[in-house]
Amino acid sequence: MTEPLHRLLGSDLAADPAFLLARARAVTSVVANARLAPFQLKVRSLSVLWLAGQGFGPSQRELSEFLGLDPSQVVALIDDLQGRGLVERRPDDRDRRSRIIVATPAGRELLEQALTEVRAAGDTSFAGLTDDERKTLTGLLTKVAFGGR
Amino acid sequence: MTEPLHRLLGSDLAADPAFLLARARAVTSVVANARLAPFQLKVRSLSVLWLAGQGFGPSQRELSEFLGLDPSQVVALIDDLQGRGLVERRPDDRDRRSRIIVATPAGRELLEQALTEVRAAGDTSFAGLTDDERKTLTGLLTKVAFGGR
DNA sequence: CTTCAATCATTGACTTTCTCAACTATTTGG
DNA sequence: CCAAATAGTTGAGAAAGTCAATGATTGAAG
Repeated sequence: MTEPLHRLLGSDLAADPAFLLARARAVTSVVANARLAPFQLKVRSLSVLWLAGQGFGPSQRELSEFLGLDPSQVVALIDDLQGRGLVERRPDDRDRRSRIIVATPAGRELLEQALTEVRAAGDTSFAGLTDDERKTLTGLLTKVAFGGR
Repeated sequence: MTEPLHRLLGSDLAADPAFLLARARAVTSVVANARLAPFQLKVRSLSVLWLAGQGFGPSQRELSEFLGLDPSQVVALIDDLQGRGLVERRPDDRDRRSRIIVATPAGRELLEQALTEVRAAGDTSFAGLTDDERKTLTGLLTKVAFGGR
């Protein structure tokens, strides 16, 4: 027997995209974090490792802007990853204030494994959507996530 | 002059729906919370007031389930709203363990005003989307937010 | 009818995440 | 060269999330 599957779904709130965004984000991150737990990663720390492991060589400021995090949170995330030998802080020749974050070989190795888990998490989280719908969703979310100034 | 508008957009991460969900949710909630600040509300507390003000008479357990919050968080939210005379805890005749949350007249009044702000916030957050796209997004998000078991 | 397990709301403790202000080193523009 | 802005860091405090325990009540089983 299935759940009552909420009568509250009939409320206006249930049709509010901002609310849906919050709830969808909550459920997906729970699923993904569970999968990442064995690696001692969360979606947050993985995001950093991800960008560091793909040759972008982001500065911390870029990470902070792109991930929507306070610079101090980025510091903490990188401290952790660096302490575990997964990323390095490299000097930026063009600006000595700035640090460029690069994954170590160990970091790239872990990234690979973590990514397969994350993909699996995505498959369960977005199981109700067809491939086309996922693409559509991705496109729409991109506009919302990066639309404003 | 516009922003660099991130080279990191080229990363795989930028195409990951879970990441986009997180970022979209972050930006929309910042916008909405800013609009709600004059009412001393946040999207969280408004959600409760919203459901309480529309005749659903949700129990706290229902709120907790539907909003995806721990029951203790719901207690705190309602304590606050009740302390400000915006909602009441009513006994549930069918189950005396449970409390039914109902907005007071003052609560409904405030809700009205807050809702127009929230709609305005939505208009700025989703400005990049057509009406059709918003509907599509809402539909897709509903599946994700309420899909799994 | 009684007992036992489950459920609802609550409390309290604790961790994580968020937000902000201050500070140092460095860069940029005048 | 100087002043203002920027990158990263630190630290503090607020908000949010997690978890276990408790009292009251319910429902199911015997």
